[in-house]
Amino acid sequence: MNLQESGEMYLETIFILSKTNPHVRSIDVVEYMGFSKPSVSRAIGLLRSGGYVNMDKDGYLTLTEAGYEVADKMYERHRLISGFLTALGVSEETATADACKIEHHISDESFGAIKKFVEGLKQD
Amino acid sequence: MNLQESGEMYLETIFILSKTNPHVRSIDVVEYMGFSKPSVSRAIGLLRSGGYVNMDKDGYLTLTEAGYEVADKMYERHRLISGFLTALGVSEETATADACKIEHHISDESFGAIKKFVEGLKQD
DNA sequence: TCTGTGAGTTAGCCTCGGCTAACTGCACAT
DNA sequence: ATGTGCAGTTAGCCGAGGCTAACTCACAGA
Repeated sequence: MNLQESGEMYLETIFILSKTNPHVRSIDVVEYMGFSKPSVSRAIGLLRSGGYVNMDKDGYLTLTEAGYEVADKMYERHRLISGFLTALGVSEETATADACKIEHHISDESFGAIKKFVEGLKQD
Repeated sequence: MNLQESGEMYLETIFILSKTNPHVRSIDVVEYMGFSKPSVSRAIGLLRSGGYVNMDKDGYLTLTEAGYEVADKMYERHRLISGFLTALGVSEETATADACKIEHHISDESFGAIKKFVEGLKQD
């Protein structure tokens, strides 16, 4: 299974919801992402068969190691990019929306460079 | 017609090719973008009916005012973003590839902020 | 016990944007 | 006049990822 942008978004969403919810179900993903139940059901199904997500008999979702790795990476990118943009004066809302898109399209190399740069800024 | 990411790429390509070629034809776009002739033909057809591109009887493509506006905007974003990334130490190749993606996903607000920032750097 | 609600799935539709195969139409050379 | 090649188009396929309608199934309350 080749993970696309949408797959990454679903994993990141489960990751984010796990931070506040004791359990994450598909319906929580539906509410968070604003997609229909069938869309989420299919996406989760693909992620399950790809080995990124597990679902227990109660419908509770957990990330596998592979899923966690992707989600964590996306989340780190998200925070850093949106932080970078807000540091430049971009509004919180726009920064978040843009980070959401950019995080899936930027290479490791560029992300690393931005990260280094932001961390450099912090030290001043 | 609602311009998607792919439409923006086609317009930008015509724009870039116009800089060096006396005339731009669909076949030039095919070679530059690496897509098949029918894919380009259809995309150009959509851009024509959307009022972004004109094609004369010889198959020569020109951007309309609306098309030029989009292409110019994308190209400016492309140069600035790739310039920003290379300034941070990213390789030319990666910076170009990433800018190609990011230019379609970033908001005017964020782009403006990065532009301001880069122009500030230049003055030092 | 029966009924309503909530969660998940199945079936099937749509758009976008790639693709190949095959056709058209012109221009130039033999 | 005829053949060759190039540019563009038409027809139709495919995967990704949205959607609605309608089903299943479990559980809680009347």
